[in-house]
Amino acid sequence: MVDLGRENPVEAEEIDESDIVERIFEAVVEQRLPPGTKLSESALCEAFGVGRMRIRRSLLLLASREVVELHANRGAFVASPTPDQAREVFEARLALEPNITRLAVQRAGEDDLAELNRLLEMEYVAHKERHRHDAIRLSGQFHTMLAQIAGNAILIRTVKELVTRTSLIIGLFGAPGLNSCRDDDHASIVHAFHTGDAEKAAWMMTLHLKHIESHLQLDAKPHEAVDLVQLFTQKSLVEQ
Amino acid sequence: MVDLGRENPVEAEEIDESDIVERIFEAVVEQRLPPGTKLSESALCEAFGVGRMRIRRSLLLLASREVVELHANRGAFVASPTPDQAREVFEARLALEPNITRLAVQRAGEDDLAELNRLLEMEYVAHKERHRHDAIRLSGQFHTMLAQIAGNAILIRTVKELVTRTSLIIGLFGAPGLNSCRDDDHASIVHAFHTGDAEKAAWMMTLHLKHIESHLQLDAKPHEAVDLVQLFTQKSLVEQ
DNA sequence: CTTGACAGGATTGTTAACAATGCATTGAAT
DNA sequence: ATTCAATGCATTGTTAACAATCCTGTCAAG
Repeated sequence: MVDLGRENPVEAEEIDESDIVERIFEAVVEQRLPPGTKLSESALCEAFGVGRMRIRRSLLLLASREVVELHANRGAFVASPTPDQAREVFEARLALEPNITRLAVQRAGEDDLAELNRLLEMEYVAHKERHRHDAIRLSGQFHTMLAQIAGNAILIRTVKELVTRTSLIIGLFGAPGLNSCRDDDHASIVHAFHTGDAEKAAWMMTLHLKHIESHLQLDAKPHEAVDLVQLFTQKSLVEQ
Repeated sequence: MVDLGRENPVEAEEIDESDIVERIFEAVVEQRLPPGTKLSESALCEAFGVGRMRIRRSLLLLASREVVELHANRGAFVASPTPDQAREVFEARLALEPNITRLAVQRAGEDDLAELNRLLEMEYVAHKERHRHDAIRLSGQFHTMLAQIAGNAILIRTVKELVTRTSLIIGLFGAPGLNSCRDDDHASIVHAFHTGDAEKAAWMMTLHLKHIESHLQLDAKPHEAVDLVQLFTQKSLVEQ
């Protein structure tokens, strides 16, 4: 089971189901929960130390954001977006995020600019030191932060959902080397922030998103979760 | 209790919780469920003829779309958007719907154009004959249909949420006469569809949304559910 | 007459037992 | 040896009873 825990088991905190949803979102973003992963209720109960009800509610919320799929009588699985769904996600992102970027540039204060710089720096470091999970998470966090700077709860929520689903899409259809956004794109967007050029920032965001999408192989079959049984049976057939 | 029923009580159909969510969405859009209305579990169980579990799941989903508010140990209520939330809804709609309109124009086929005309006609009739609920519902349906023509499930879902919340906002902050969108705006958008002018359609949508927002009184206090006690005590004070 | 506290009832929140479904293993037959 | 069927187990889905909280109506005191 993937380690979802970060809390100190000694301190028995209150665990809201929002926390659970948030944590699973994070794990999916960081690609520590690949598409198709079974999310069994008992395992999650143990992992978060809560009752079954909280878990089921959390899974329902995650399903309503299409980050997990619920199959009747079979349980919850991390979503495996189809190529069509992938296209929809990028279409929605292209429709939203350039405008969010515009808003963010108009509303960014000094502290926001500093925060963007800090995030960019952390991205750079994580990338350089090959902390893959951190790099992916920070890369997604960049997009979320723009919505936060724009200061709109709806947009924040929507971007979080789309960024998370994008992680799943990259995991399934991304070229093996490509993990996340290139830092360069983010840097040029931040540069536009500092010059206060909203239009340029929005356009850079558009290019950035198209850039990511262009590196997907939506025609090819997705990278399925390796089915060990099938793997070995096929191997034996070859060896024969 | 507001009549949510439409099903034949004789025919015992399968009622999915998606249906329940959909029906409550519809009732809110039509302003048959005003902001602040208590949605008690027992009443909903009876209304839909399902167990408590289904109802609670439905309410959770509705809350995740911010159409109902869940207060711990007090139950579920139809949401009462604050002025800030109202601004957020319109900001999101302005960020999304012009782009959706563009996509829809590009992808609309003959049948889509016919369907738009039909909807426009129904809107006109409902408005003329003062079928207030129908008029509001059809007016919202227009916006949803554009997302459907664009053919993107994410956008459809988001627009539905935003349209529903807009109904709540208009109920709270709208000028007493203003019920919904003006047909004229929709007609001019459809006209742009027929000429295939995506840019114009998008811009018409922008104007349309700004037009609606400009007719709100977000500064004033919302039209609260009339508190009878307070009303009469104040009256008596004046009379003294 | 108003204000406060208390008790009763009603509603929501949680838990645990039960039912139902799917999955895996075993065994037998071709 | 492979395929199919049946049985047992594990997991999910549902129900019902229980616990906790809040609202209301009553009563007494100021």
